[in-house]
This record gives sequence, C-alpha cells and structure tokens, in this order.
Amino acid sequence: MAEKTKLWYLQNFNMFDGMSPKMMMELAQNTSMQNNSKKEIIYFPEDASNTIYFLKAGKIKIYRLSEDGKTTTLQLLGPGEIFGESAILGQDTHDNIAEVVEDAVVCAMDKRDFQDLMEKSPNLTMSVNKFIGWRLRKIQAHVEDLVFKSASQRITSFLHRYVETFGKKMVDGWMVRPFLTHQEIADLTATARQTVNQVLNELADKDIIKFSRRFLQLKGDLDQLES
Amino acid sequence: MAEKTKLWYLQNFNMFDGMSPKMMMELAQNTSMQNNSKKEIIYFPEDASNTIYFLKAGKIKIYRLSEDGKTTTLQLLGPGEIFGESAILGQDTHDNIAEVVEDAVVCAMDKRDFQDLMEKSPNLTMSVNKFIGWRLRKIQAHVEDLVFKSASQRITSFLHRYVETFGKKMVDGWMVRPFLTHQEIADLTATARQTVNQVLNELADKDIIKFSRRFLQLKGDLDQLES
DNA sequence: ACAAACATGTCAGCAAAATGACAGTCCAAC
DNA sequence: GTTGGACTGTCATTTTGCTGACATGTTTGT
Repeated sequence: MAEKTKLWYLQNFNMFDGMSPKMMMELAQNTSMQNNSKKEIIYFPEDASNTIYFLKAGKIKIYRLSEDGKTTTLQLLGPGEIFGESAILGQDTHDNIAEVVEDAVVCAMDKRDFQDLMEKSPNLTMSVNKFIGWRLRKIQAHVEDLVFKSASQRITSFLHRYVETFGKKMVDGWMVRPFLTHQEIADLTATARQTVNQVLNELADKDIIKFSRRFLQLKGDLDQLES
Repeated sequence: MAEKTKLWYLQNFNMFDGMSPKMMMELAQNTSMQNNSKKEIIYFPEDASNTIYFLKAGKIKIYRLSEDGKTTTLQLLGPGEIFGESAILGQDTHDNIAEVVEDAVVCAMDKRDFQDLMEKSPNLTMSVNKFIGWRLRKIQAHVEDLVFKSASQRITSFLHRYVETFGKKMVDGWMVRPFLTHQEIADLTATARQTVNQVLNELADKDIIKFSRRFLQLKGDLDQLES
C-alpha cells in the first residue's frame, strides 16, 4: 500500500498529534495495514506480544475467559484507539483475547520500531503515557462500577457510555448502529443475558429507548440513562 | 537529610535498577522524605497530582468512596512500590484516596523533576512503562476476580496474595504481622465484613490458618488458600 | 427455500451473600 | 483502673439477579 495512504490512515490518532511530518513518515513506513472481519481473533492469550495495533475503523473487544468458560469483556474499542499495548509495557505475551466485533481496519507496528520512535520523540512518549493513564482510569472506573452499582445500573450506564461514544446525535435524541447482542452487553457489564433483556425492555416500556438487532435509539437526552 | 542517606533510601526500588550512579544522585537530590503514621491521608481525590511517591516502608492503601459512603480498596501497597503515578500519566488531579495503613516512610518527588529524568534516561522510561504495565495487569486481575469468583473465593485468594507478599516463611508455614481488620479485608475484596468473619473462622476451623488482631498464621503451604 | 445456528423473550425457582441487629471483646486514653 | 470506641462473632431476614428451561423469532449459508 502506498505510504501516502498509510499516512492518511494514521491521522486522527490523537496520540500522534503534534508529531513532525518526518516522524509521521517514519511511522507510516513501519506500519502494515489489515482488514479484519467480524469474529476474527487478532490475538489470543499466550500469543507473543510483539505488535502494537491502531484501530482505524470498526470495533474490537478485549476480553477474558474463565476456566469454566465464562466471558468478561474488559473493553470495547472504537476507531482511534490503540490496543495490544502490553507489548510496549514490558510483557512478552498477551493475557487477553482481542476479537473483531465490527469489521475493522487495523494498523500494526512492530513494538521495537515503536520503541525506537519513542526514544527519538519524548513527545510521543508523553502521549503514550497519557494514553496509558487514560486506560488505567477507565479500568478503575470499571472496578468501581462492579463494586458499587447493581446489575441494572451497570447496564444502563453502559448504554449511556455506548450511545455517547458510538452514537450520532439526532434532532430528537441519539442513534447507534449497529447494536450489540444482548449477550455481548451481558459480557461487558458482568450480568446475565436475561437481565440485559429485561432491563432493555423496561427502558423501552418507559419509552426511553427503542431498539432492535440493527440499532439502538435513545429518545431524548443522555441523562435519562443515569444509573 | 543527607543525600547519602536518601541515596540509600532509594535503593531497592526495582524501577531504578541499572541506573547510573550519577542519575541516582540526581534522583536523591530531588527527593524529599516524610514519615506518615497510620490513618494519615497522603492525598484526596481532586487534590492536584504534582508528586510521585515511593514507599520505602509501611503499607498504603489506595481506595475509593461511593456517593453513599461505601468503600472499595483498589490496592494495598508495600515497601518498594510507587504510587501517585497518575501525576506522570497526564492527570492533574487524583481520583483516589491514599491512606497509610501501617506507619510509613514515603519519598516524594515533583513530577516535573521526574519527567526531566525520564527524558534523560530512556532506561528509566522503560522501567516506568514496565511498572505501569504491571499495575494494569494487577487491576485487570482484580476485575477478573470480581467477575468470576465468589465472595469467599475472593477472600481466600486475597489471603493467599497477602501472605505471599507480606508474610515470612517459617518452618511450618507462614506468618504475617500485623494483620488487617475484617473491615479492611472486606473493602479489599468487595465483600461484607460479616462474610469475611465467617470465611476466616471457617479456615481456622479447618486448621488452615490461625489469626488474631495482631497476626495471621498460615499452617503449612500457600496452596491451601486456593479459591 | 430450507435448515441450522443464533438471538430474543419470559418465567419460576434458587442460592449466595448483603443487611440489620445486637452481644461480647479488646484496647487505648485518660 | 475505668470508660468509650472500635472490632469481632453470630444469627435471622431479605434481596438481587443468576440458572435452567423452553418457546419464539431472525439470520445465514447452501
């Protein structure tokens, strides 16, 4: 793929804001691009973690399995986000699974190339640190939710976040498409599929949302989805 | 305090392994030392986060409060650990509380000084990244515990970790002193005080542990405390 | 067009653990 | 010493939301 195209692809990762064009060029040269379709697995636990990934389009989920086959999703990532960062955080194998939720375009870069870049650019290092900090905060908030909130509160406040980050604002509310399956929401909120179904229908009964497999529509303001 | 003493104090933080003596000297010069006694608060949420702390001795807990006054402890830190790292992760206020659990000696350093050092030493940057990665993994494991394990499993596997990291190996098992209150354990494991009490007494009945306010003794091998 | 696989809707029953209440115990400070 | 406050021990009650079961509905691939 032409470097120029790659360069374009690497725009809109805030992490690279303020980097010199020369640096960006170097980044682009070291980046490979791939299309991944739904349900593809990008990495498994125990896989060597040599690569850092930039998500250009689509959605990826990072999740874990328990011994007895239960699933919990740690993060749902959208365009502009980075994953596989354990590579640059001194781990040589992954401990999560990264799976494509919506057909994705992923840029991949070897961790050594990225580390070389970091050494050359304190600016980049700074951005990486910020990004990691943000990740850390997100997961701490996740813990807080698990501990303080009830199952149904977790579901509604997940919907809030989901609509906020992935939805489009309309005249009379918000629209997100496509929507997730109830099981996917259950895994994200550490609840049972049936509970998700129930909460979703309750919200629909109250005329706060409308949903189907293809979309989620929020009628009115975000703060109706308060825990 | 003499730089020499400070220098000594800064040993045994793995983060500084492999740093040049010159660099260590610079570190020491920028570090201030403080003694904090039990129940002292080192920082509150919303406090400006300008400082990074190195825990030389004692124990610190990092915790959060919910609106309705519940508590959950995110981490229990012992000697050799770093906290307040949000300072170098691009956050300008804290979002947790750091409180002394056992009388502590804390080294404090201004975040800008530390960042200057990081720029000069890619080595240090690397160590910091590793440390953050380790922190991230710990908290992901915390999430996993919350989701997959039952209350009593969380308590036993907490005891496991506690004994492993803070205990002394004896001929016939392990000994940790002092011990925590049941409420503290409850906050660490997201359970109720009464449940902790029950599990503790069950383990004592099975003659696996012996405990009082002052100590926790594990009779025999660590793996008896498996979930 | 059809079947197989997957997703949703609903309900009854159950279990884990939180809550609340209170007595007993330890400890530290005066 | 005595007293107040914090910590521990125990129990009965209640709740949340998970489990399993099953019917219905929808999508996908051939």
